[in-house]
Amino acid sequence: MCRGLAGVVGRRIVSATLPRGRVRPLSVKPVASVLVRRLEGRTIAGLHRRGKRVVIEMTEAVGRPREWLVIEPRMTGQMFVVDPPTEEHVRLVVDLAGGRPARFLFWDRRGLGTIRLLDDRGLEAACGASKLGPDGLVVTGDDLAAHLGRSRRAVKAALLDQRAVAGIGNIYASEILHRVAIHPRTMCRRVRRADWERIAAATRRVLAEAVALEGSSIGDETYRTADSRPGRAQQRHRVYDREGKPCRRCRAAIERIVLAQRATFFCPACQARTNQRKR
DNA sequence: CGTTCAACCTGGGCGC
DNA sequence: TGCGCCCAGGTTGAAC
Repeated sequence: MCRGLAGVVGRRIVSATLPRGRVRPLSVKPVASVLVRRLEGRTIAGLHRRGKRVVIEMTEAVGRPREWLVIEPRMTGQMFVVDPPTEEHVRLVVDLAGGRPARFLFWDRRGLGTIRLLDDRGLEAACGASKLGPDGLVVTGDDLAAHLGRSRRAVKAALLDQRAVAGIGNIYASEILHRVAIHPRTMCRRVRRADWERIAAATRRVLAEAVALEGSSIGDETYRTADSRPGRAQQRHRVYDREGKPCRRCRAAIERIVLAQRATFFCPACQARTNQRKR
């Protein structure tokens, strides 16, 4: 998402619009009228990412400190610099002065995403270390072992805990554990020290590959790049959404279970539970 | 401390 | 074709 928005850096915001009635009050801070007023006339100083959130840095302005436009896409939120799939699910439009792209927008079919304009303190409170752990692209075995090593939680559920490691979603949690042949229900405290290292390495690799392939697009109105192209990472999924299909490593049928209320996919042969008992 | 459930939403798919 | 259910890439808070 952030890569697709690269062209917005250094640009001045001519106007911002939150189409009436299209955003849940609870999902926007401050209230729409104030948010819009604070964005207009500002210049975009930088583009960042904190875990799964897009963070757009605003320069200081008269009477305003540096601020951060934080967009949390959740399930169906997407950023576009071209026309979105539908008009009715557009939640935020930001028009930019001269140049391309002429605008960017936040589109969200289900409307679960959030839009916030925060000062430095607000950013720290919302995206600081108390809320988000080390980023998945750079997480280490030490990070994971320190945060999860004594936990009784199932390792797959734990990888989705953004305070432990930021940026792993439900697709990639299953993919990561398949890479390291660990059963998703394995209790964290049963994971060996060396295996945390392998999980961290797989996390970095799986996420980096997914970014390189521009994300996972499963179905029609699912994730698209900012210029509306589907990603290609789904072609490389080894287990996610492959229930009953042969494991690409051993040909056993991929299984689907529900773990901590989320669909979880794994290979019952490669990821047998007996593989990771401590002794 | 951890799990489960509900809630926030829309829409596609499927069984009947 | 229409209805009722289940499902979906996420997060949060209450109840237990």
